[in-house]
Amino acid sequence: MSASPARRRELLDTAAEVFAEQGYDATTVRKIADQAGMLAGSLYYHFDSKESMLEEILAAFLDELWAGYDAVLEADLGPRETLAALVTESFREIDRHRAAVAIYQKESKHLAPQPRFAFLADSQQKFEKAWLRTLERGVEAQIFRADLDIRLTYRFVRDTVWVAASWYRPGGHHSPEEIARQYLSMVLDGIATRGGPSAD
Amino acid sequence: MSASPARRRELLDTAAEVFAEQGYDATTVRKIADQAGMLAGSLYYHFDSKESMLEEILAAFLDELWAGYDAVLEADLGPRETLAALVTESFREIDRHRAAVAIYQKESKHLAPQPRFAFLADSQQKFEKAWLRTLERGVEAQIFRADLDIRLTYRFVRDTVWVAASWYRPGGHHSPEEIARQYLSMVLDGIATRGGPSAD
Amino acid sequence: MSASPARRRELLDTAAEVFAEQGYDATTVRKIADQAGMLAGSLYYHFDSKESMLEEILAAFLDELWAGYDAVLEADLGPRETLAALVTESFREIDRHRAAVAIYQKESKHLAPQPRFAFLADSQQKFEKAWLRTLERGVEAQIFRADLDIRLTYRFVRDTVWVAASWYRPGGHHSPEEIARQYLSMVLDGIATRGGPSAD
Amino acid sequence: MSASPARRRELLDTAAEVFAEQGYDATTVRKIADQAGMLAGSLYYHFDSKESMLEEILAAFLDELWAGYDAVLEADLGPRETLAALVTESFREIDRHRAAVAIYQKESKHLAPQPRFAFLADSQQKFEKAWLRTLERGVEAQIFRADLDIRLTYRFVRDTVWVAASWYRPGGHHSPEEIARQYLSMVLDGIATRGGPSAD
DNA sequence: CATGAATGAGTATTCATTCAT
DNA sequence: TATGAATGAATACTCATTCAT
Repeated sequence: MSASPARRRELLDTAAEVFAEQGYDATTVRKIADQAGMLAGSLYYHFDSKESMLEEILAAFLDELWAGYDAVLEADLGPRETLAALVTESFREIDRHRAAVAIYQKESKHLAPQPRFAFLADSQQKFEKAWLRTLERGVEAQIFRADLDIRLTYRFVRDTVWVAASWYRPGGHHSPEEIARQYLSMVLDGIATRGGPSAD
Repeated sequence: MSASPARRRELLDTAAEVFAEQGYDATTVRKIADQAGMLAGSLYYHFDSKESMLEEILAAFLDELWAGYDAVLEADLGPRETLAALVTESFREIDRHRAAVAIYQKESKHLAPQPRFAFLADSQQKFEKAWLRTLERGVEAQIFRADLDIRLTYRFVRDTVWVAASWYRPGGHHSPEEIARQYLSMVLDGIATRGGPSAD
Repeated sequence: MSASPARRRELLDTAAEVFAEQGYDATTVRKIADQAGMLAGSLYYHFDSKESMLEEILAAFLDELWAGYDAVLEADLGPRETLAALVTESFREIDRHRAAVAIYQKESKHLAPQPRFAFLADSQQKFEKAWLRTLERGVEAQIFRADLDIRLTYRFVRDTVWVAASWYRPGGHHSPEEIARQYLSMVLDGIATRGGPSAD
Repeated sequence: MSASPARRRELLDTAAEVFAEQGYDATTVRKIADQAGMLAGSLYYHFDSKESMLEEILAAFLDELWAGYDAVLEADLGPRETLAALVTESFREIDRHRAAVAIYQKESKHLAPQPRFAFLADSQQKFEKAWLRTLERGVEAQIFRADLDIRLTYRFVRDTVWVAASWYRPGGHHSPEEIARQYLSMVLDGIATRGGPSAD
């Protein structure tokens, strides 16, 4: 157990790619090993189990994500700028760790209840709190509309952002910042033309 | 192999619930049978295979969905009304077949390439075409903003709607029509207050 | 249990046909039922088990076979005539009960040890005794060659006859008597021309 | 999937023995594994499936058989010598690969239609052609009797030889060459004494 | 007599994991 | 560090059989 951290990361990246593409359950240890050019059993020199690979992938991703988020939240920006910064940060993370994000999206719901993955539930709570607070501050400041259900709005914004991981391909037409800009534009101002008839 | 349609539906509903909660791959035939109060092998009196249950669940869902969609599309409404009707129809479907929708969301991507599930890919294409056309019509009529990437907008609206299946619970505070109304309001007009500073 | 003997025979004939074509193990009760135009469970009104069908088929066949054989053996014919009559009788049986013969050929070896199928082993012993005695009488009377291993000869004649069940189709070019005649000609006089060089 | 050829052969020999004794269908993978002193699942390290074991056993047998046959057929012997050599070669093969031959006898008929086992049908055709041609040459040369149905004679000789695999036990009283000699003597010259009354 | 629905024991196969080399 | 070979538990599926209707 242990070995060079460099090799570990390499193997984890490989594993993440396969997990993302095929789903965790559907991914066999052999597929990962094949991709890494070794035999299935050999992975167990580097890792305790398939599950521990998953854990390490998700934990590393969330660590990095929160480094970014915390920086934003501690910057004491206004609600609108906070929202913009959080969304942009999210798209940057999708750009850098698409595989991990995709895994997170697909698997976190059924992993969270397990003690081993408690950190997922923790993160989710922190995440929700930060978003709700930002939205509430925005409503108070009359920057966000007051007539919207705030929890519904939270889910709307959250899903809107993260689901992008399922189709986003790094190196495509749009940079993450560009996509973030467009998303924000839609989320903030809607897709209808201004001055058109308001919804219902 | 065929058996009474009533019992079949009962069992399919049970199966859909389990598939939705645990994921198709992670669902064992025994779990479904347990839930249905019978032994695993007994399911095979009613169905050919686990996969055929999945197929039947998804096909029935899409049939019903398209009945609703086609009615909307053939009604020749304006772009804004079409969009509203499609979204409302979608939330109604989520309300009626939450399990099937959740399964569709999670599994359709990796199922679609299989010949057996070709109807998923067909549906996806039809779906995309209907949405893109509606958005294009809206832009032409200056009802939707012209400065947005139309494919990005399509994904935005699509994801925004369907991801709701992952958290929606029928019989909760909001009726599907109420949720649809709020979603539409956000999508069309944004979450920012009118007259506020536009996004960057 | 019981029912009309006519229906029983019908069902047994159907079963025999399927057993012969697919092998006993590979034959499912459902295939027999399908062929008979009923459901698998319904067969159990007529028979105790799949195995009891097999038993009844084989027992009926052997009963009839031995009726013929016993008549021949009690007729006190000369060895050559006895051999001819036994072979002819065998081909007639193949003609009448091809399916049963084919089953017997394929399955009797591994069935014989089971107590339920002891009658197969009995029959085989009686069969061997009758043939060996006929061959011995023929050697004594200088009708059959004395330089041949008698057990080998027995197997040779026995196999030569019964294996025909694997390819014989009733209603073909040759009547069973005609095939018997040709087989006897080969067995008795060989396929080489008389006066040719003898086999080394 | 591949693994050491030595272990493979060992396991295939074990499997062939069990297949021959119990029949392919009636043989469970567990029986083979038991015989080999391992667990059922472990066999799948060496082989893809139970069927692939069967295929490998039969293919190896036919390869070796045809090596021998081709040598005989290319030697341009007279018809009688060709027949003698083919029969002798066959008994040698039965001696060396009794299990494979027994499997071939019992299973080839229902395997041959499957694409995977097309090589069985190919072999059977080649086999038939070689034998028919040898018999025809013999009739032309007046070495074999002209009054026999040649296809019937082919079946007679073919069955006569191969059925021996069902009772032959290597290391018994007779060497394969000795058995071949006796069989040939019966097939060529018959079991009746010369000068006796010919079979009507 | 036959059906419809189920049982329960078994079957081939998969796969994460282990461990001596 | 990695391999080759195995374990053992689980998985989808099959099938003879039962039985209330």
